Amino acid sequence: MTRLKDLREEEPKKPAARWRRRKEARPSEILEAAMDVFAEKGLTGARMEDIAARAGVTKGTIYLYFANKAAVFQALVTEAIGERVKQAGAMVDAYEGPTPELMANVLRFIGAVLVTTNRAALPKLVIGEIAQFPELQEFYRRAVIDRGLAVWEKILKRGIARGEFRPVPTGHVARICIAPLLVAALWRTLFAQFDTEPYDIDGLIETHVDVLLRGLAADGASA
Amino acid sequence: MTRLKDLREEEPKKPAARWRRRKEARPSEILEAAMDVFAEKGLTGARMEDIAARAGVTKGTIYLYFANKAAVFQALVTEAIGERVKQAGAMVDAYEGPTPELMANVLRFIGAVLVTTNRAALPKLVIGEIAQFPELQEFYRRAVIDRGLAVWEKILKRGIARGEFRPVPTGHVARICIAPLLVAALWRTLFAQFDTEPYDIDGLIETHVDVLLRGLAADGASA
Amino acid sequence: MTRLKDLREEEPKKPAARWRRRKEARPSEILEAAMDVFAEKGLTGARMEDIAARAGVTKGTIYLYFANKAAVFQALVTEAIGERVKQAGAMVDAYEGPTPELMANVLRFIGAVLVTTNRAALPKLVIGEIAQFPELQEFYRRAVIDRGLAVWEKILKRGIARGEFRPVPTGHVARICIAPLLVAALWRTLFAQFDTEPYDIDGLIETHVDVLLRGLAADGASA
Amino acid sequence: MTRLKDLREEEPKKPAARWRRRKEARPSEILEAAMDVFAEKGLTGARMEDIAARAGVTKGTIYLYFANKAAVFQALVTEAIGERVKQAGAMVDAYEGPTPELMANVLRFIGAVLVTTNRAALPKLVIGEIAQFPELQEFYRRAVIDRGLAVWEKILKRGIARGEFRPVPTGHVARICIAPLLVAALWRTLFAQFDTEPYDIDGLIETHVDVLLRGLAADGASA
DNA sequence: TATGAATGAGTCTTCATTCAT
DNA sequence: TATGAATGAAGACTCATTCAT
Repeated sequence: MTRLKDLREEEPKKPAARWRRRKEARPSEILEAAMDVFAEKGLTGARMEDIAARAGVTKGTIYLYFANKAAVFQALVTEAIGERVKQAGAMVDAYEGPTPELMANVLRFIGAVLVTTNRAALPKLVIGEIAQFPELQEFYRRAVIDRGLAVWEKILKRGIARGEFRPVPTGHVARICIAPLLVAALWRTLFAQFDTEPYDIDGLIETHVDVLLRGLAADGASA
Repeated sequence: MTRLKDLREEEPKKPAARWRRRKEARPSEILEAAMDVFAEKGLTGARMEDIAARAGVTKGTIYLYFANKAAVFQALVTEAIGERVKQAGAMVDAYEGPTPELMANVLRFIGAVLVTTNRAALPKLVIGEIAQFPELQEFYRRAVIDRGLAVWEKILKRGIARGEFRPVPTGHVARICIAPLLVAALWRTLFAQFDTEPYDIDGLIETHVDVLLRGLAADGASA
Repeated sequence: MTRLKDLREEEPKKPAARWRRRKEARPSEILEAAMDVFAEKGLTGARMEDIAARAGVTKGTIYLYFANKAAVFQALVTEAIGERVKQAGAMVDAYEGPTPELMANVLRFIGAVLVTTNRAALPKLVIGEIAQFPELQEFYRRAVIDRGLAVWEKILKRGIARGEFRPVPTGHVARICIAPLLVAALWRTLFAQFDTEPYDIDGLIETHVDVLLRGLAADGASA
Repeated sequence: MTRLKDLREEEPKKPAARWRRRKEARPSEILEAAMDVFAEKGLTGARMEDIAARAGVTKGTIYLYFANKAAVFQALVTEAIGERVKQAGAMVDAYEGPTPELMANVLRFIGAVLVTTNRAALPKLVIGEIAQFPELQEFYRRAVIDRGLAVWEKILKRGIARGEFRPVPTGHVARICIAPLLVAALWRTLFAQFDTEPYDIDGLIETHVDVLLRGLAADGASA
């Protein structure tokens, strides 16, 4: 509580009343800012004040919308990934062409996201600091990892069923499909700054598509 | 700003007297303890006191051997990985059999390390927190990543030169070779606790060997 | 430093219009709510938002009627006690029966207030937190304590003058008269929750009346 | 963790190495300081930094000995009161003279403590802020209040048994015995500053002894 | 009048690092 | 060499108060 003696101190501040009512927009503005700051500094390294400043508000405002830093992170992950994975599953169900083509398309799409958006930083964040947030850890495992792998298994089983792929353990191969994407995301996040010319992520994806499809191809099939 | 060369400046000057075994052993005891604690709590989450306690010494003692927490981490990485990569390069040079076999052996060896040692936690550590230590970041890039990739490229070029592999962009493929190993390490570190039965890393490696070698095989070669 | 006279400067100027009942009622509604919340959480622990919520308004509204939290507290004390003490003095002046009876009646009346109203929490509040509000502290001393003691001294002097009480130092005895009431109020506020059956405050009062009147009785008088 | 960039900042501070090893003495030094600061500002108003400064250490040091502010308070109360009450009980058991004399002695002894030590501030502290520390509340009720009342009841029953006091409800009278002492402590803590000449606590005690013993005296007994 | 989004000063608490012993 | 008491900078979070609407 303000001590009485302070009541008259009325400093001559009030520089500019840049005061806005933004109840609707605030949460996503904050999450956007948080994504940037987390990407730069990591979960622990990011100060709430940094996030607030980047969002154009002050510390206290964040607490109007999120209970604490972990809650900001969880909302971020939920919004940024959980939703996408669900969509991806639907897309695969709707696809009608040959499976190798489908697989190549999905890989190229994810590759493009990694190259062009700041979402590429999420793997680093999740890998690095999720262990400190047990609830988030389980949530992430279920909502993102398991569901994402399920989509890949679905693709693989489709290819095997249609005689395009030889029989393989789909659980393992699903991870092998994703692995180079993870490497690409981490590369961009952690080591790209030391490359004189930017690492060619598209080239990595294309090579992955090439080697993987040839590795999976059924004997009679043409990669 | 502290340069890397300063980080271990306090390293024991190895005073002639060897009659006390502990002095010699201290640094690696501390690193061993640090590996455990870092694996559990992450770089930021690990308290110097935790490391000291696990090593059976007190906080102050660590500072006799390492300038600060970052120096402990750097020494750990240097010892745990840097050295291995150098050895691996030499092993590849000395190998005389067919390249697919060499590649399978290397993958299986790394896989075994991931399954059996606490070194599996290092990728998580490095990925999560290296960004906060710029010097360490560059060191790691040069000493571990670049050198590790070089070894893989050497293997790939050997296979191409011997007609066992078709021509592929070795830089990209090197990353593809490693990627599933990274996934395995992260899985064990981050998500294994939610599996009712442990994830079959050996199976992943074997599948990777199978798909990769078939994907790389020269047209006339047998995978 | 804010003077006391400023504390309610924002008090509604009672604009002629009376067609809106709420405006008139607001301040006392807020004080009623504040009494409850203060009783539960103490001055510092009570959040303006809690008070507002209990009063069915929002934070900002409170500041229309009271300059700050201290002003709310002061208004509360003024209304809840100051006024009563004045009335009590008048009652004593008007009384015509024997003094022991008067004294017993007053003690029983205060006892009943302590048992039945939430005013019993005021001593705890005042004792615990008044020190942080120097102006309030002096106000309370003058308006409540001194005037309350004066009433008791008046009673005692009346009894001595009428030969009902033996001569005693009335200043000290006035405090002795009140003391068990204070104990009762504090008991109910702080420790009652640990009693399996509620503490018998009426019994305390009756015992106090008994012991006190016998202790004060003039030699020839009948207690 | 200190960022690497900070490592060389080595400001030219280090004004004076007034560094002492005081493991033994620290806790009681801190409690002594805490008593003073709590007495002045209350539990909530007291900043850990204030306490540390008064004890001649820094904030962090307090946390070497106490888990948090509540723990400091609890230790203070335990040490300051709990122990005394136990001793008082033993003293009463050992007493052999007439009960009125015993009672007068105990009242005078407590009165002297209230007049001469800063322990007089404890009632204010406990009353004001104990409600925020439920564990402490129950502890205090059991260890101080109940045990203290038990001592007084023991005295009263002794007097009744010996025919010195008339039969009275000892539970109520025990509270009546203590009540003026509480008033004295609170007076000294809260309102004494407004008296031009200090309130005569000894006079209050003597008057209390006089009125109380006369009020309790058995018919044939001489007060 | 009333609202409630926004502010930001204030405080507890943690922990890497220092240094007298 | 080793200890561990002490330091103090740093950051999460709270909440009284303000003020555009």
